[in-house]
Amino acid sequence: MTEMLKGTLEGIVLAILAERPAYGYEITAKLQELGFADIASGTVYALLVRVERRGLVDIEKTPSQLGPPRKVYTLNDRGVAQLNEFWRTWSNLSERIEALRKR
Amino acid sequence: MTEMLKGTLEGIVLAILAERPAYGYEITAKLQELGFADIASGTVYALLVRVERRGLVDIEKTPSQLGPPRKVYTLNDRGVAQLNEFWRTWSNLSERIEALRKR
DNA sequence: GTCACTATCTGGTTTTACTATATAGTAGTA
DNA sequence: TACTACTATATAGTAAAACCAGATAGTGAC
Repeated sequence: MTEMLKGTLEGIVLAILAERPAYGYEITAKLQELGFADIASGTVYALLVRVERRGLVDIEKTPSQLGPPRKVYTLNDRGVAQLNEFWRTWSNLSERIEALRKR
Repeated sequence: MTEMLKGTLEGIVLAILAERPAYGYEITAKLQELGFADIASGTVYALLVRVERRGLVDIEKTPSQLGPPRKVYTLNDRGVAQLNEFWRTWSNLSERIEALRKR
């Protein structure tokens, strides 16, 4: 599945953040729980740096009782717009592939 | 959509070949017709080289009345197996993403 | 003191799509 | 003849995004 995630993983993470703010380690665990194979934590952190640079999320650093401080990511307006765009693109691709399967 | 195709374009092309043998130029036109955005012909030829190297297709060179000879690709047994594997992976990913959308 | 769990980050690699361009055959047309 | 357009394949170099492996660090249990 891993190669197929390219281009969709970002949308998946944004969708997770749309439910509630979260930090990297938490998102990695969530992806696992949702069944998205074994996504390397390094991949998630790199992705978060990218979406931050593009201004799709706001960040707040909060202390943790269990380890180093967490960087909590919150989806902002631009992030919501990007997520909507993702769903449009996904629907489009998904429909065309399903159409192909049914031939 | 283009970034999202990574990892799926190969499966899409294999699915097209499963209907009937085809050559590169034809496949590029077919993708366009099926609505898969503007996929550069160079991308298709590179992909065909890859699937050929992996032994998923058989090749026959046939003359054309309209230009240079065509390289007609036919899906073989290994290609069919790979296509089935693609559909399994796609269904899995697709279902998980739809589940995420419905939350 | 070591191990396990929590937590983030970085460097180098691989895969795959993109752009741009080269090469060539056929046919119409100025 | 030269040009344009369509058919047809191929390749070199670039970019994006996921991978692996490991560094760094804090907390708590044994």
